[in-house]
Amino acid sequence: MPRLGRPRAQGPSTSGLTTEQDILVAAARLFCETGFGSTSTYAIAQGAGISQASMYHYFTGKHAILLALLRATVEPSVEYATTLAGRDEPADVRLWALCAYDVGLLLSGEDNTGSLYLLPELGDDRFAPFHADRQQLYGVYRSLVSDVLGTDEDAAHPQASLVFGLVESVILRRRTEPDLDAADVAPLLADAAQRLLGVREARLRTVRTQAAALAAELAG
Amino acid sequence: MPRLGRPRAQGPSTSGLTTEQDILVAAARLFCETGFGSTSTYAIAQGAGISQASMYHYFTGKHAILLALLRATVEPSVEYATTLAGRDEPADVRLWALCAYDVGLLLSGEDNTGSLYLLPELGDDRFAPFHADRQQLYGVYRSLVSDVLGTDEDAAHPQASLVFGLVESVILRRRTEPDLDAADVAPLLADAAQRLLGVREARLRTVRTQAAALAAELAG
DNA sequence: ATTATCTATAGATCTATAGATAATGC
DNA sequence: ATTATCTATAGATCTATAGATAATGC
Repeated sequence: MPRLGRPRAQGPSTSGLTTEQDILVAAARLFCETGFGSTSTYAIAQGAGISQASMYHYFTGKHAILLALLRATVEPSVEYATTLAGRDEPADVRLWALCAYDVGLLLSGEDNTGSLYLLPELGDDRFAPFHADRQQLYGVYRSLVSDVLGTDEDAAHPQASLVFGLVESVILRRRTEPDLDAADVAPLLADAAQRLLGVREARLRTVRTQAAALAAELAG
Repeated sequence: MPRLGRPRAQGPSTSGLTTEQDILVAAARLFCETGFGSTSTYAIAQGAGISQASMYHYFTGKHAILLALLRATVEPSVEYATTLAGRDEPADVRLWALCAYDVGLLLSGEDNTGSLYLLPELGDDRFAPFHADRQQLYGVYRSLVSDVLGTDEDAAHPQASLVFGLVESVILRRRTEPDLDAADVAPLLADAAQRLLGVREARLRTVRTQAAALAAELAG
């Protein structure tokens, strides 16, 4: 909350956030609910409590905002996945933890920010850095799945894609069920991913317990 | 191909389609690749080979086009699902066939028309008829899943959502892998859906064979 | 006469820039 | 002096309508 500069015409921010954050928050909501092309810079500025022109003090345009949002959304997942990739728990346990963590993230927050991944405008080259981040995340999924299946990474791709897709399917589901509880859905989905890969019920019980312990350790 | 009316300035349609279809085809491509809000009526008309104003002879605006596309995309699924709902093969067999059919549809056609489901603009009330169609399709999934699990329909919802989401996850996957082969992916995904629900490998082998026969009967 | 198209355009946005202004900091 | 904001606006674009036109049909 900088005290410098001309005060806002609408009165000061009530959010306690910086102006840059106000812009990101407003844009996230609008991009998720209305779409990228259907959201004007004017609407974003209004949501942030500033004039349309003031937005350009912080961002060069709408893409710059969306790119920042995308990277911020995927970054915690990549970080968590990278940590898991370096652990020595069994692969099924780590995969369970990763699925549950990602579902938790996708179901957290006021807005369904994961739905930014679904925007068709992401085909634009300017979003390449985000796709690289997401590809890195997928790489960890594939690596864990290949360990679970006992195949090499290339052979694991078809199943790994299914698991990755299953996790991300909560984005679309959240649109029709806005009040989904991550605490319910995350373990159910992580279980489903294991079953999909052929993990047996007896083993799954162990995986679940160990994964919970692992998650607690990484969170604490 | 009506012969009436003033000829097109750009020369006659080379597609062999009606003008209404030319518009739908052009719009489908643009909405999928560029987004709804990011696509102008001018761009659609240009893609269809007519002037911007001529579009209004067929549609009242962009939403009318999108709504038509959405309903046309979901309609074959609803029809197939409704047929399956009335058959007396075992539920797991019918579910396998439905999953494989829907994956096949989602991976068919020049454009990834399933990705129209992902547009944030679909929150607009004007698309309610599409959501009703899609809800009907989901109802069949849930009914089949509840039969497979031996639970009532409400209790089946969490797992049914996972299966439905798994099927639709091919939409997003197709964005990064444009050349996915439905003949490969559909059976793999239908298998995965069964495993996810706890169907055993021995049973799955039977299901797969019977579902293939059922699909052949419905196609022929 | 009917139809499908066209050209032209009014009015509504929307983006991005220029330049002014109202604070604090030194 | 520096900074964050503002107001104003040029120019681009976009939507939707009005009215003309070039075919066929009767």
